[in-house]
Amino acid sequence: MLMDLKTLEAINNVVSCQDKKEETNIRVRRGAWSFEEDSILINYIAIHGEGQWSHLARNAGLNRTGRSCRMRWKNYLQPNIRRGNFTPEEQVRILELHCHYGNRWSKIAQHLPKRTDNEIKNYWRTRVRKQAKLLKCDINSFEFREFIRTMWLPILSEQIRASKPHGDPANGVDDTINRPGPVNMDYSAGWCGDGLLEPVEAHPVSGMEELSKNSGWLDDDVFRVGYGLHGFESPEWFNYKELSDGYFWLSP
DNA sequence: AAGTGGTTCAACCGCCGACAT
DNA sequence: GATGTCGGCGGTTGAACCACT
Repeated sequence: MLMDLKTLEAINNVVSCQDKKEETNIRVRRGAWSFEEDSILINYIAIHGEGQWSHLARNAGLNRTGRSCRMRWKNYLQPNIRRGNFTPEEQVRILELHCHYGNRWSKIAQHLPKRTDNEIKNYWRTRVRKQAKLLKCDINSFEFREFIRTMWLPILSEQIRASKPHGDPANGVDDTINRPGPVNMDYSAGWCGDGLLEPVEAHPVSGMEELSKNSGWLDDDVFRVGYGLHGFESPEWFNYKELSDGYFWLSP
């Protein structure tokens, strides 16, 4: 009974401004797609190809807006879509590309074959934001960007390296991120929407590599990371504790 | 077992630019 | 040039799921 009411509500729901234009005399269905609808869409595109979404929606007999059809196909039904957790390689790529492109998810998705912009956006807004929240800093803050550069990327790079045979030239990862230690990243393309960060060149603090070597990064589950930035007089120090789920927590 | 709060992610929405008329 | 239509983009929502109490 509850299901019936929900379905009815979905079907009768008011559609958005643009979708209203698409709506002729029929009521447009919204909400989760059914197996039957998916089948209709897949079969139609297999025969006629994609595009012309409004016509597609009408001609295929789907009580959906063209936009809804397009979204369903692009984000879910397309055969070459890869689903599931992001690999460390993909996470590195996302972090790097977000540094370069900011929230331009479609641009980032272009560099990650088989991943949709929606998936990448969700990854960023859930996982990355969660990490920022754990560290009690803003996701766009200077501190968090430095955390990514000096902590997260090196750890992910290590995971990648550990998962590949030594000397495997096919790992496809840029050498600048395929080693432990602070990573050089180009902020100049404007990660920050706040305009606080000027283009800078990152340099490891002297003695930092020695510290990393001696500590082996992990010291009783606590990282000590130092970094220096060109133009800054003194390095800042942070204590991070790695949590079992792979996130980091800023120690008091 | 039930309630509650947090997380995830598919889907929706508003806006904008490109293009056609 | 003005207007209408469509597709794409990024932000947001909400249902389902999960963990914890």
